[in-house]
Amino acid sequence: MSDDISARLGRLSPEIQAMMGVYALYWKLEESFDSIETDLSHQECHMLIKLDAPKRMGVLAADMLTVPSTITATADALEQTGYLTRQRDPEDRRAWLLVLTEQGEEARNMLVTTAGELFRSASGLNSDETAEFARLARKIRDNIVKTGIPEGLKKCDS
Amino acid sequence: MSDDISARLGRLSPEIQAMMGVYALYWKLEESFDSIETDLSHQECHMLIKLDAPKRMGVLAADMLTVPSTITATADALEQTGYLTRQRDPEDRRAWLLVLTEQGEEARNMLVTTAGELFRSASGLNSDETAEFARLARKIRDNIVKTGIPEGLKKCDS
DNA sequence: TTGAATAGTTCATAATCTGAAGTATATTTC
DNA sequence: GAAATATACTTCAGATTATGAACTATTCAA
Repeated sequence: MSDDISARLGRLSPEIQAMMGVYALYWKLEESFDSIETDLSHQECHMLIKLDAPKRMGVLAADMLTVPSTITATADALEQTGYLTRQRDPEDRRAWLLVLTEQGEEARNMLVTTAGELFRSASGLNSDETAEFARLARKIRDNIVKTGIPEGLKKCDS
Repeated sequence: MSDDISARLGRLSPEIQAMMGVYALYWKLEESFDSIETDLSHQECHMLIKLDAPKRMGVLAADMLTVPSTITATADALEQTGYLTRQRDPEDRRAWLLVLTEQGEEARNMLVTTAGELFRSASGLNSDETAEFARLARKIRDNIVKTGIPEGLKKCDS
């Protein structure tokens, strides 16, 4: 079937092969997201998944590699539909902590579960391969977040 | 520094860890692309990289997991700026083959090289890890393309 | 206390993506 | 072999999304 594709990819550098895999997976996952959640945008899903604990908006911006105004818009949407609330950070009253409501927690659990299934079916990896891929992915993410987050934001992530 | 993040990620399922790594890498790479190529959009870069050989537009659409109209727009832009030409596929005169010009080949080589460097610096992986990550990424991509491309399109990929 | 830095918001703009309807060619059916 | 159907790509108008510059509120430093 796709032997031609595979054969030609074999000639490319590992980095490009890795990138093409990452792009294909990203695109496929984004496409799949459409089919499960009608009332949440992609960005809203991403934010929900990131909110495993209350976080400051600036931290989320760094974490999601986007700008504050995008976080504001997404948080507005999630707040209006009852998935989260804004609470002033007691340690710095300029900052907001985004805190999931019960409804938000439920939605997040569903999303995390569904996303896991999507990954499994999109990737086609067995559990050993998934574990190995996850290990490397975690390492990559650590490297990116480490080099991407401005110093001042890191302290408030927990 | 980001120990909190790492620690909490450790509690998530491998699938979610993998996804978060993939998303972080995708976002970071997209961000990095901005800094290297001023006269090409991201979609145009992606298409150039995919065009290691002449391909039909429908094949590209399937390959890039997008719709034909997007491919048309991107191909228009690349054709106008002299990076590729459209040639009728002799096997099916409804279809166009997108063929890189010399200028297109040069741009593609530059992109592939630069993208490799971007991956290396974004991921922070050593060459063994990169090879292993690439192996799994290739496997994932094969799975996605295999399940995502409509039967009728596959034949013309080579 | 004042000035500078930081956290988040607003809003207008721009870039992007899409899907439905259209054109041209190929294939199937009777 | 003519008509009907399917396929490959295009057009285009509208929807969605992302962004950055200017703004408010709070904190920090001198």
